[in-house]
Amino acid sequence: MRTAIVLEMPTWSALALDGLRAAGLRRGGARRAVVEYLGAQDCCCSAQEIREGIAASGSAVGVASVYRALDTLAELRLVQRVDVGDGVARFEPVRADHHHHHHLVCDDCGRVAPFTDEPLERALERAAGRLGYTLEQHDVVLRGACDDCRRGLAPPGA
Amino acid sequence: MRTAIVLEMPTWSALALDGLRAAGLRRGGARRAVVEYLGAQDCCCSAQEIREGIAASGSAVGVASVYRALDTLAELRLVQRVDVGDGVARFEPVRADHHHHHHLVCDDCGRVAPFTDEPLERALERAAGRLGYTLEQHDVVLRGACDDCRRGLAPPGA
DNA sequence: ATACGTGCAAAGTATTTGCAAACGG
DNA sequence: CCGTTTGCAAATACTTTGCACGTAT
Repeated sequence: MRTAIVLEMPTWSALALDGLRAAGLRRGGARRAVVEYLGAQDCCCSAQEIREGIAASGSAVGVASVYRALDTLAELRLVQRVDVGDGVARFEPVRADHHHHHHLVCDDCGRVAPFTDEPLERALERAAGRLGYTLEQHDVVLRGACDDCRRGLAPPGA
Repeated sequence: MRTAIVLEMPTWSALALDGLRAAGLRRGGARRAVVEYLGAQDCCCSAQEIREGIAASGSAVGVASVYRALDTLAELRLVQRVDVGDGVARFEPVRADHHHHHHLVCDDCGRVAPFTDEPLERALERAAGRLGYTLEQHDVVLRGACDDCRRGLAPPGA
């Protein structure tokens, strides 16, 4: 008898809110807004982006609250901080189910793109094992020129 | 007739100073001091650390000059910026000859330790190739507990 | 001699913190 | 209702910039 157990893939937002509850934390305005905004993104975003994104959808939260929410979520291992070298901290959901991804940073226009690579993932795990290191988090940042910049196109953003 | 061509392994400092000259840049006080300090380190250090290190050896340079020197060196690909997630930019020599290393960051005490792993290195190159990406720089930051912290020892620094 | 480099201090950003008010449970 | 959470604004930390002077070439 087969049952459709895996059909429900809870969103990261739902998982994160559960995580907050499990930790005995409240999910009022700011915290919830941050979780919901992050859950809708597919790559990392800065605190400012999060704040603006939330503002764009009607509500408004203080920057401080965004940082505090991110801090809390990071402690619970629900979000991961990603540093791409521009002095701005970025954050992204840690999705257990989803494939982990890493980051390509364009040296030219500064844009950040996600990528996944299974062999790399395995190499990382083996490396950690070899070092006797319990891998809590990891992040690979590769730098180079993105497709757009390589082709001499002006970056759309700036 | 064999000549002892490879016996001289020029220090990174020497290479960096050459690089500066090649770029038509001067190597006066601050720039030279930064290069010499960095060349003597085996892992990444922050601008403040560099400044203090230089101060400790007699000379004194302004923070601004350290940042400017690092900026210049980074543009020449002589140093690489390393971000370990504590909001402080760190920098380290790019040693062509030497084996590239990556970073282990202790989630507990925050210390940064270098490590090398050949298979990981190869996996990175293959991944970049697979992505059609010209790898200019890369940095892997692994997070977890360092040996000291795992053993419940108090971190020596703080 | 002269343009490049440097130091100082002031300015600019990103992030954190203190505190009273708001609100979730 | 009560203690957590939030927003605001002030504080902090890091990094950058302007400008006058010093110095390598």
